[in-house]
Amino acid sequence: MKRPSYHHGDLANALTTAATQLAREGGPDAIVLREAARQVGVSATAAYRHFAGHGDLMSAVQKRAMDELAGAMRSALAATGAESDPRAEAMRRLRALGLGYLRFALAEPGLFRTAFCRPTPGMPDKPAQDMSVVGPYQMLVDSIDRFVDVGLLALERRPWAETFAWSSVHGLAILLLDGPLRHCPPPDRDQIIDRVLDGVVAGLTAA
Amino acid sequence: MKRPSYHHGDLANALTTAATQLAREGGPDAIVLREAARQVGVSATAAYRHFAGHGDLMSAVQKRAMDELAGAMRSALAATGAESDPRAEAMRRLRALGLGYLRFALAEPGLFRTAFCRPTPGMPDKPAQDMSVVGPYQMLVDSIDRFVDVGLLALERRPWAETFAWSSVHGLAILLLDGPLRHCPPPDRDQIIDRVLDGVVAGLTAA
DNA sequence: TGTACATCAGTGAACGCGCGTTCACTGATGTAC
DNA sequence: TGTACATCAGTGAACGCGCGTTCACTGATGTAC
Repeated sequence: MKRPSYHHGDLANALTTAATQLAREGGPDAIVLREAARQVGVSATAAYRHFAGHGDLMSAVQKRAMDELAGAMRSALAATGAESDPRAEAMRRLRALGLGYLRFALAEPGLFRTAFCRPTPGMPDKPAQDMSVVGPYQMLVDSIDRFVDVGLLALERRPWAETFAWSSVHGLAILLLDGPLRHCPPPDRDQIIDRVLDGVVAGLTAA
Repeated sequence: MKRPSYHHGDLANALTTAATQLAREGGPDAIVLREAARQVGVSATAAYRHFAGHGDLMSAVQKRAMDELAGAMRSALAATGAESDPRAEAMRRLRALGLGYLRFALAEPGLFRTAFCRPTPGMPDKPAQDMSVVGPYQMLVDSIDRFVDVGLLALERRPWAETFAWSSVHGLAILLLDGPLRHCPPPDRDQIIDRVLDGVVAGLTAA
């Protein structure tokens, strides 16, 4: 744990990584500046050279969490082969995105909660627009656009369609994680996920 | 603030009411046993005669919050007149329930969050089955049953249909309250709510 | 109707907790000449 | 190639906070006889 030099060299990153690990294990409330510093082997005060304070560290972790979620969605997209029929392909993509989203929520509840926790004082209240990667939202929007392109969704039903899809999937994630579906056995869970994705697709493509 | 007698007479209730007010104003984290006692004009220790501890008080507040939510949904149901066409009536009821749910979430964010906050240590982890009133979930289930009765929903698509509806509406509530739709201007918000309810109905009734 | 006594429902002081943050500081690094 | 000096990146001690909870207690109430 000894640093070769008095200076760390990459402390901001190391602290963010440690804090992300805390969030992974215990959610946003587990992001404790002192603990992150402790794990990196540095005094708590040192963190203040790189972060404005606790909220700043949290928002760095939040960004990481969001990136991981986006990665999970991308993986899910790549996990199944493309359909030749463009309509089937549009549906496949939307479902894959939703499945990736839900799988991430279930596999990494701490990070998922952190990605969507509301800003505490000291955190920027504005959505981070400078995300290095294409975020979950943009991926969803693109996939809904495709529904329009292939004629599965009429243009007059396009507005807020992504919000409907997002609400359904996000809501299910919350119900499964924190809500009354918390103790749902995995087989039921899989059925539910399927049913909700069915509902979303049906709700979008309905005449 | 003087009590007529040394004994309060209804302290459990008074504490729950005070704590509910705290939750109303600041969400579940604002439920502070000491503060509730302070407001009732009683020592913090006195609370331990009526509650096992902080978690027990919280779960009493949670029950109240859930009851208020159920009441809001019932009101929304009564706020519009019944349709003569049974199918239209089934849809009207489901939409009213969803609207009531969302309006409550927006009007009472603190209570809404409390109703669905996950159990902290000291709170019963099991869903409270002994609710005095018919809960939001049962109201939703009944309204979906009606969809089947009037032929809007095929029996083979019945399983988990309420979970789909619930996910969509609950997810929207979360996104509007804590999520990226947090700063959505009210006109947009109303459109979104309409769009999501449309999506739910369409998703349920799709062939 | 009194009275002894058990039980109930309060009190106030105290503890331990661990956090975020500030302070005055010092050792390490980089740069101008 | 040295050297003076500014700046950068750490340190350790300390503070204040307010919570939930426990303790030993006392005043109020109800009940058996």
